[in-house]
Amino acid sequence: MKRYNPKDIEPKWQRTWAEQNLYAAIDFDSRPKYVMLTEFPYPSGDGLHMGHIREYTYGDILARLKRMEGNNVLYPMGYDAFGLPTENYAIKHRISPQAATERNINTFQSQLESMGYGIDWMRSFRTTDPAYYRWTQWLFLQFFKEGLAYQAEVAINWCPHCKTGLSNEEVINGRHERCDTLVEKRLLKQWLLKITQYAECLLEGLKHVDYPHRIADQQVNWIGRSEGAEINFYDINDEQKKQPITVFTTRPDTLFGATFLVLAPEHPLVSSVTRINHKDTVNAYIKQAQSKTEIERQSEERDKTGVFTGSYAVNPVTSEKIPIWIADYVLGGYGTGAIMAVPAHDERDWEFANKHRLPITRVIKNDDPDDMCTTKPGVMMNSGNFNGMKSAEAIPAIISLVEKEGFGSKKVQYKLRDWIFSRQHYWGEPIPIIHCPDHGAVAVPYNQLPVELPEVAHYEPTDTGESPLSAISDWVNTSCPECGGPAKRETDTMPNWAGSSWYYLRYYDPRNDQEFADPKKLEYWGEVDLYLGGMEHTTLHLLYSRFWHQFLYNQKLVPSPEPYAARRGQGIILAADGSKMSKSKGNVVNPSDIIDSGYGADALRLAIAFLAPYDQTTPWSPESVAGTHRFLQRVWVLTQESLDPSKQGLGEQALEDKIRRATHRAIKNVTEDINHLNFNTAVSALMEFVNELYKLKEQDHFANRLAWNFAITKLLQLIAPFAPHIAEELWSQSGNQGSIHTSQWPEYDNDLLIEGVVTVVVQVNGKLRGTIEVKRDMPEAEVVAQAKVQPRVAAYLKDHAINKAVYVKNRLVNFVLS
RNA sequence: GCGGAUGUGGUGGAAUUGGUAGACACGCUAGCCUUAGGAGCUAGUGCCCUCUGGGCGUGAAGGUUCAAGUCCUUUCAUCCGCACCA
Repeated sequence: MKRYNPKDIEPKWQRTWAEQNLYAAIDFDSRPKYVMLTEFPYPSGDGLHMGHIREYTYGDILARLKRMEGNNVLYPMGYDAFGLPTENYAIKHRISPQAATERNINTFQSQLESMGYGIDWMRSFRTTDPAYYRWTQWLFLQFFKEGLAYQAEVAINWCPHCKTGLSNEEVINGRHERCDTLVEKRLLKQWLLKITQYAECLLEGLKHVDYPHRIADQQVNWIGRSEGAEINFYDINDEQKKQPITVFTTRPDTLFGATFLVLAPEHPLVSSVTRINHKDTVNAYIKQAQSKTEIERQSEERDKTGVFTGSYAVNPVTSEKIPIWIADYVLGGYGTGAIMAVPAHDERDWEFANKHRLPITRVIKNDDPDDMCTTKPGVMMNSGNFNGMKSAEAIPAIISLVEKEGFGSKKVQYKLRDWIFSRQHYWGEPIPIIHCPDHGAVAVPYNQLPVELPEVAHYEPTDTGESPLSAISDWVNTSCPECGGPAKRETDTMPNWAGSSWYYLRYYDPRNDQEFADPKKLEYWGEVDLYLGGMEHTTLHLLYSRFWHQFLYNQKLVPSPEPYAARRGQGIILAADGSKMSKSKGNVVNPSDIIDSGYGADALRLAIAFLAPYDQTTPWSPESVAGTHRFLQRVWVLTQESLDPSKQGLGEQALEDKIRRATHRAIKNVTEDINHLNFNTAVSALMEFVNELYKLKEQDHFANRLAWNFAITKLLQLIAPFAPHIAEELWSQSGNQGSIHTSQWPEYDNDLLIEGVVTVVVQVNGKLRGTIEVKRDMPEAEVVAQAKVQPRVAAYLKDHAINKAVYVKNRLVNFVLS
């Protein structure tokens, strides 16, 4: 009998599966399709980490189950290879980003293969391949054609370390999420995608997909929809009402309490509103505000600084003269960059008014004391005709007044900003635009796509905010597609979120050089059935790709409005001590080391599955692989013993029933658990099954041949999604034809699960005093009678009358004593 | 501040959804066995006690119930996301 040694079997089966192309997804196959998508990796220089392994192992388990259940499964993999980390890696190692990418992908590929994932490698691609980014560029031009890609001079988040602009989503606490450098503001001409136009769509779409609350709520939060009104105020000297100062408010009901206006320092009207004798203080304030980084603004504990402009506006409903102030607690980028301040009903305005001794008018009466700021609803006061009205009713009432009088309108406002789509870097998709002095920004004609990234000697980013591409004059200088005159190429590249915004669609038709994908194939594969990924991409990749997809749907380029029917996010694996794994701490666990150490990929896969609920952040325990390896050995030994030809014959019927029942129970538990993504309890169900089989073996010695064949066959099939190599090996050793992974998933018979005898718990006053074994469905009176004579129970009943006996069928008797 | 979670043995985690708390593992203890290994097997392992029995026990405090890890109220702690968003 051969010993279980993963090194003998894992590489062998990996080769065999590849030769057979076992995991190929077949276009237009008549079986039901199932698209199991996991986020494709960014091929960094460090190789796969445990987070990847967790994600892809879960994906593989599900894909294998769905395949065995008779689906045409697409479980694909690619590489998201453009972006800063590779560029930085290349600079550090003095190689080209192309070479760095090649090197890193090779590492990733061999690591993924060593895990035995059932991936359709024929469909793999990388985003940096011109044959792929040709279509990323083509899709960008669709946005451009529709006016959803535009250029604007914007104050952007600039990372001085990476020397590039960043999107809002990439800035975390004022720092670049990748390198942790403090982000500065810079004014640069940038490409933007008008994601704000899809704010409502993106919210609406969430109602029709199966996302965890946590993720959906986060997106809703990020989009930040609020309803209110825009109201125009006018400078007291602007009698012609030429120059409105528009504010946004969610509380039109407090309009009568607006006692001053505040403009953000960036507000375009600041200089025109500021009086001569206030210019110096205002300018000084603005300068100071501009020099602050986000972090500094936050670290000042929200101290409400501000300066008076010397001007006054008129409150349109009270006709009162109210001062106009400038303060950085008003954000330039949200709403109109100006607010009406209602200190009695907004805590920030309250704080500001108190600090700068500005008037406060209470307009809503409620439980809160009159001399305090209150944001709660109540009854209107100091509000003219609206007095006595409920504040909730006053909101629409005042909006209609404002609309009637023509100084404002109802308005829905979003926190979401347009997506800054330019990066001043080499290693990205060139933006396929040509700038002509006469025709402005012109799309590169489709037949000239892809605009290939030229090979260059220097790809280090520049300090000027210009892409390194701008130095390559024979690439930059070209002719205008409109007029043929001299023109220049756009030198900014796309962010690394570009290629990942549509990659799943390319798996449906990866080699197409006529279209980004054949519409018939898009129709066949449809929505991704399940998308597994990290929680950290909720407001980046996940939101961006939904935006792209919704746009493509509106362009009739894809058949469904949402890309992913269901989304789940796996938890993070921490180091054994509960801290985050990081290179600097030196506590990173390398999955390849675990495989190479002799435990093998199967044990590692099982350990990952067994670790914790899939969505839970949890520490890695190195010993767990030893445990799952031990389990696989037990499976190996049990199967080998059962194959021994000397063991044959017929055994006791009672034992045969037990073997069969245990098998059906295992099938039920494992099937249900995987379908609910309860991988950890699925593994424990497998372990219980094996433990049970070992006990039965002691009694039966494989005498019930048919039952044992049945049990072992099903056991191997149930293990197959988790530990595909050992399952395939033992399947083959058992004389089965074909791969276990294309065999039909076992089914269970519910009737066979039911045992004739049940254990009934007996309680006295709610406390457990004993158990009795009774026939299933025995009449209540008989069970209670039997429970009363249970020796320990009887002792309690002796001196007391029974008030009540609670009976739960086949489960429990509780005697309540007086 | 807003939004989302999570608190169960020494550890990772189970618990049929209100019905035997701690499944399954890791670790540990004792014993057995062996071509001494990263083995294997058997037994034990929530805490406490006057130990063939009994008491206590799911972050804390109340409550509902014959019965609560599970439901309700209050509270504490930790983690994640957003954050002067008018």
